[in-house]
Amino acid sequence: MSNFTKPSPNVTIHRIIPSNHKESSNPSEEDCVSDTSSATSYNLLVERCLEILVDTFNKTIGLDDLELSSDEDSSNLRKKIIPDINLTYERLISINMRELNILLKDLSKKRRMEIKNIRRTLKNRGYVADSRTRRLIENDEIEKEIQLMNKKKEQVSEEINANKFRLNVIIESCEKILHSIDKYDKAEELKAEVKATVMKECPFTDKEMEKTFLNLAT
Amino acid sequence: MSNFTKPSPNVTIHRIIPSNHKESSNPSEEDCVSDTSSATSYNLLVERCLEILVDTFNKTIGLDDLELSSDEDSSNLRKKIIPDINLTYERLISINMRELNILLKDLSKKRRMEIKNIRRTLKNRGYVADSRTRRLIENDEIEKEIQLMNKKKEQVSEEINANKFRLNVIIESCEKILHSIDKYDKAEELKAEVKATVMKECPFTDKEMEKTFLNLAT
DNA sequence: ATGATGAGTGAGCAT
DNA sequence: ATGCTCACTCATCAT
Repeated sequence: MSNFTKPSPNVTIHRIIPSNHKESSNPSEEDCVSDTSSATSYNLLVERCLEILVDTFNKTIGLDDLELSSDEDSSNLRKKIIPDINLTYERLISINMRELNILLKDLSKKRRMEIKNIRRTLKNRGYVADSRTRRLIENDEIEKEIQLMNKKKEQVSEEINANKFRLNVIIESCEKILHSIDKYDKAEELKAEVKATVMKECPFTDKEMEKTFLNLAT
Repeated sequence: MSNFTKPSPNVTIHRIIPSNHKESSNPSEEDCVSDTSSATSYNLLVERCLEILVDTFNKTIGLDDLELSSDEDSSNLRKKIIPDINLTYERLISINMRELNILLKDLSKKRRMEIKNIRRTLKNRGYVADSRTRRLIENDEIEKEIQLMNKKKEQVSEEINANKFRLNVIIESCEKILHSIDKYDKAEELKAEVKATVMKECPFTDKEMEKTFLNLAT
């Protein structure tokens, strides 16, 4: 989606080394740099160099990297133009294949592949950028969610404390009632009845509160 | 830390193209591949190729990539050996600089830089792998934290409900007491007193519960 | 020198 | 072809 949303100021240039090069050549730099005086070694050098060059340039991925390299300023890399088809990079990735193929039809097969590879690479660049952005956003959201849950947790804690306070107030009210009842006949019988009711229906888990209440009713 | 903990099955090989190549050379592949028959063009080609090669190989970063490339199987990439100093990759990154410098002292400056660059790259490989792992672990932990918080939230909700239930039980007990009191003299006066106490100290927020209680004491 | 991180790259998978 | 993700590389910053 957001290709080119973040043109980097530091664009690096990479190039594939075809895998069949892996063990084929191991000319330490000295071979190529320092020993260019004698004719024979020169020829050997040339042979070797050509071997490498031909091999390298034979690959269709040839010059994409150079074309993909950053401009001097690179902040408007998206404005770079591919001369063969007169399209900016920005346009190259937004155009659809149907139209692109029309533009490409007169170019060599090699060049067609090159341009398509440029397109692919540019698209990849965007995908990765999107992927990274997405990850950042997701992390932010999770962080916010955690903060929100913490807030809610505090609210709930406060609610619990408020409820406990109310319970205590009510228990104290009951205490008053019970003490008041002491003045009357049959108070013991009544208190016992109340205690039985409470014990049966109210499974206390808060030990202190339980003790308080039972003390009231004894 | 965990360098080489995850040797990838797919190791790619990259090479820097020195930046001064950007506009210096633009030999389309055809130049090098197809036109090797005539002597003059051959010489031109050689000249051109050498220009590029010398430039490329002059850079100290020369062949690191080839040496860093994957083995055939690549699962034991860490076992790869750098012949000049007879160290495996695994050892190369674990050895300290002091010892390494001793091993390197007889090599050419260029080669020393190459090996140090290999070391740097291998270390970087590890850093990035660690970074990725760290991110994954962190995400897992956050996810677990969220689950834990959700669980706690449910527990708290249950606690709240239990408290509300208890409140109701106690209120019902009060109701019983109050109704019992009706049998005695001065009952109205007592009830009014209890009601005043409760209203003063217990700021109800649960409207339904408040109504229930006030109905009791009226 | 070392460690961490951002951005670009190709490989490879899935659609 | 397209989108995504992984592992790698390098540049760059900070220590």
